[in-house]
Amino acid sequence: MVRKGSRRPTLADVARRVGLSAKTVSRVLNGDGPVADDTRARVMAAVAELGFRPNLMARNMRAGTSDSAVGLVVPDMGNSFFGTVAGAVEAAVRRRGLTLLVGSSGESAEQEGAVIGSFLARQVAALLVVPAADADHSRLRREQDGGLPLVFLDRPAAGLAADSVLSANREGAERGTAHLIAHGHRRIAFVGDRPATLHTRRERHRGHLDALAAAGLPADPRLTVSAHDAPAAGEATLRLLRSPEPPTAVFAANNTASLGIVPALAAAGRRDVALVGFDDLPLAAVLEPGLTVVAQDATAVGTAAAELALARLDGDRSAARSRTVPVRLVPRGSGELPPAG
Amino acid sequence: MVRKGSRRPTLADVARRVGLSAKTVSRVLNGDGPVADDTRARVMAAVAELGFRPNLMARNMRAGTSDSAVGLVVPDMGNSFFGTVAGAVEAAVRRRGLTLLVGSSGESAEQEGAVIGSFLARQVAALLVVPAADADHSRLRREQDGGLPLVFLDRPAAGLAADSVLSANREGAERGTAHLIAHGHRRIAFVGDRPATLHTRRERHRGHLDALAAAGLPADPRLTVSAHDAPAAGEATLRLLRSPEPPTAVFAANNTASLGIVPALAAAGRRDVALVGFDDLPLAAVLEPGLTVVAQDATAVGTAAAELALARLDGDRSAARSRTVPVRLVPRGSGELPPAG
DNA sequence: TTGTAGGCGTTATCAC
DNA sequence: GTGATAACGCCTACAA
Repeated sequence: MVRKGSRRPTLADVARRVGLSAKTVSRVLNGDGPVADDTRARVMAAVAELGFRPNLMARNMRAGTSDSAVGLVVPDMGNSFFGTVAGAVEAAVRRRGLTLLVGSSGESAEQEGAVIGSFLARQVAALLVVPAADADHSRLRREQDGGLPLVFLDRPAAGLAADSVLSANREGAERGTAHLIAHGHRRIAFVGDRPATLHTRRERHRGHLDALAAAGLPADPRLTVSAHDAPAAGEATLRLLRSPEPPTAVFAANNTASLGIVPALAAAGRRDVALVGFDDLPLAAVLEPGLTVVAQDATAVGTAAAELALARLDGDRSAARSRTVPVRLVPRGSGELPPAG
Repeated sequence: MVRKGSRRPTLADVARRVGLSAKTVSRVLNGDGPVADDTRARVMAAVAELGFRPNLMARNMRAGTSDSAVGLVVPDMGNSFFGTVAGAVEAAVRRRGLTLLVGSSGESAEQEGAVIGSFLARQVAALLVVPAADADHSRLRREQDGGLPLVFLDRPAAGLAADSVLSANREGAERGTAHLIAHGHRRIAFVGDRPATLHTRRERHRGHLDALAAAGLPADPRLTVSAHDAPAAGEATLRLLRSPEPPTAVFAANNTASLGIVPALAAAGRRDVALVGFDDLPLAAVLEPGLTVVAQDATAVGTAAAELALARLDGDRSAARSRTVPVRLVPRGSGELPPAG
């Protein structure tokens, strides 16, 4: 009978139980050297009886190898994009027998640093990071040089040349804005993240400007606004619509912005304003009109990042590379509305 | 200069560098015994220079304590409910200086067992599990007796008396169906999960039946259907509506079902069918009509589970208890539609 | 086919 | 103040 608080049985406990050496038990468990059938049976019986489980910590330490865990840092697990990314990473590493450690940075560079530090202390086999807006990663160069696979997702590293997997932000935003232009719009608002220094925000804004330039349209800086959360995005959009020279269409540069703008337009009864959002949302197709989006492939981002890290783990020492995951324009109605008036 | 592939510096490396013993370096790092100011300064300098990080694996092993990580198993990280739960758990354990390990079961008992096994092998300090539909947890009794904090979320353990944190499934479903009855409906469909043995499905169905019984309405078994994914839920609903005695309202017992039923009703032009969904969805308020839901509090579930586990970790040895997190009925239009005809 | 010695990186214990 | 020594649980290397 196992008593409360009694410590977990060890290899030595099992060995004592069957009157063998620890090494023999180890051999049975790892299918290592030759073992007599009888011995194997007795060992297995004792293992089952004692509920013995090999201590992975000790095993990893002895092997001198890094831990069989991979660390993932995201800004916010609740955001469905990052949740899906994490799921894809978890599936990929689990297929390799590795475990996933996850931590949140809350978009704070300091917290990100703390989480990364704790992961490194655990000797993670690889580190995947969605960098916080203002983070600097130059201090990771040492670990990188030491051979730690390091992959950045969704946003590139700052101050470090490292593998990265990014969505086609600039191209996607260009396609989204070009879509609105193709439907006759000339004044198109851009509602982006705050802080405006965020990589995805910058790239998407560039794509937006690319599209305007390609069409020979002026870029009115008053049509570019920033918002940190959904309500702010909605309010900022309504403010623009009340201005003297209002936009006839809006490009929402992230799903949080979309989540604020869609209800704001509905509440204001503005069914005449065209809208394209970056990143898809559940129920987006059921709105009236349906929400036209530039859809990211979160699963592909996570999977690609994990595969990149695993390849490094397998000894790939080639130069740092950046993979771009394509996005898809999904027309559903809101992006095909003609300009009002 | 750190060379590629060179191993991480150890306590001994630092000690050698400053001509001291490993124990002294350890003391400096842990603020343990008395250390001369000069010594401390030299050690810190060497630590910084070498980029030394204490190896948590070794530390935990020496301490004999469990690992400073908590394991969380969910069916699917991509589902926003579980993503939010995971985020809440992560935040709670991080505040305590612990790290979160996550794994997915994909609703498979076998995979769940494998993930749990790997977590136990790592000596996690606590284990939080959202059980797969057909899982049995009696084998965890041994670890539980050994003092491992064990908390089940969203669904109770099978074959084991353990702490659990559940949403008010039965009561919530009763309120949802009662809401429809209050708006005049007499034939109300129930679209639940497949397999129908899933705890949440059973409880919500019971609540649904409670409401019918309380109103003195008959429970027509033909109005209860099951679906594993969103499209199936939509199709099943449309089939019911085409039947000789169709329902005038639908209760969607989970968010996947809602995600299938809402577009199916829209595509079929059935704006006359009332709908209440269990679990909230982004954009649910912007639909026309807005989607009335029984909203779960995923953050509260995750936080409560983590707190329960941490309390056990702090020595709470009281009997297993079950906490119920309240749900909230959010009327938005779809649940207030009157019966057609 | 099985056993012994040694060490992975850290900290507790007890000396100096 | 500081340093040897042993030990955590396991596995590699080398016997027997």
